[in-house]
Amino acid sequence: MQFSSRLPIAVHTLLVIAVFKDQYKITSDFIAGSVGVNPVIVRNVLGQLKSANLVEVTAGIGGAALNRPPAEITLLDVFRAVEVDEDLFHFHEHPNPDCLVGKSIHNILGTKLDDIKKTAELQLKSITLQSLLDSLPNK
Amino acid sequence: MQFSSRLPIAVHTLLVIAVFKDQYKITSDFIAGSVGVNPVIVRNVLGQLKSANLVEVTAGIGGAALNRPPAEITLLDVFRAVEVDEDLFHFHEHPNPDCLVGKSIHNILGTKLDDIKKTAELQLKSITLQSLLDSLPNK
DNA sequence: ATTAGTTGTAATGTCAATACTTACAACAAA
DNA sequence: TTTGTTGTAAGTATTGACATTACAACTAAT
Repeated sequence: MQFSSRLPIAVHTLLVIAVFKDQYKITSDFIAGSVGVNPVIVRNVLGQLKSANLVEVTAGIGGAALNRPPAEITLLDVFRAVEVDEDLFHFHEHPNPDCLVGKSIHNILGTKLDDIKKTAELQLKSITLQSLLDSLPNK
Repeated sequence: MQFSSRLPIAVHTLLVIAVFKDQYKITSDFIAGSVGVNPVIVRNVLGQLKSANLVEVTAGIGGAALNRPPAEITLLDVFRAVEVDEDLFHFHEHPNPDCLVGKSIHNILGTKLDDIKKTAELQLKSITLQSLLDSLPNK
């Protein structure tokens, strides 16, 4: 099991905007050409990024732009924009409350697994769009 | 998106074996009664735990037992037994190789996301079955 | 105003994974 | 030989990801 490709697609989208904003008009078709997916997928992701105030999209004539400097956009911002916030692991929903293990499992295992999620979020927060831009070759 | 309930179910299963091994014969029906799922689900999970050498299951007459002391079984062992090993995030598969961003995205983002996975695995490794047993009430 | 190009969104289809259930052959011990 | 259990296969339902088609709403330029 793994996360959908929406985070990678969203990051790719933001990078394209940051890199090419002065050379081209950044339409969903333009982005889709770099990402390699259907333009509708890009428009949906752009809509999520827009709801999270990460980008501005101009309806009609078209064109997307970042809403903040790349140094102030973290992967956690992007992650939260495109993925629903839920527990990392799905728990079985009917453990037996009359059993010592059944009545405790959610409590004792859930807290440990929550810690793992929190650590992952901190790591996502430490990665900025700017740091990814800096990693691009000859840029 | 989240992981399936197989890890929680597997941990629950191992805890039931550890706690009740001296009082009851641990059949898939017995475990299923505590976990609250169909016995076939338990048998499938037990089969995966058996393949990973974490438990012994006696066919025919029935009964499951741990193959090592609870202090020597980590959640990473269990995780690897029940989940396939793959990247945390699914990557879009056709980025444009003629685009600066498209040709680099997998490299620069993939390594960062791999680090997150590795950290999560280290955390899973630090949690033993024994530590969960110690967290159970009045045990 | 009209046109051209784009966005926003709905509807639909395909595919894969999860989870549940029924069914039954293989098995081990009494 | 009987009894209870395991190991698996098969079938169904549900969900989510992703792709695609279609089109109304919108904006700027002509």
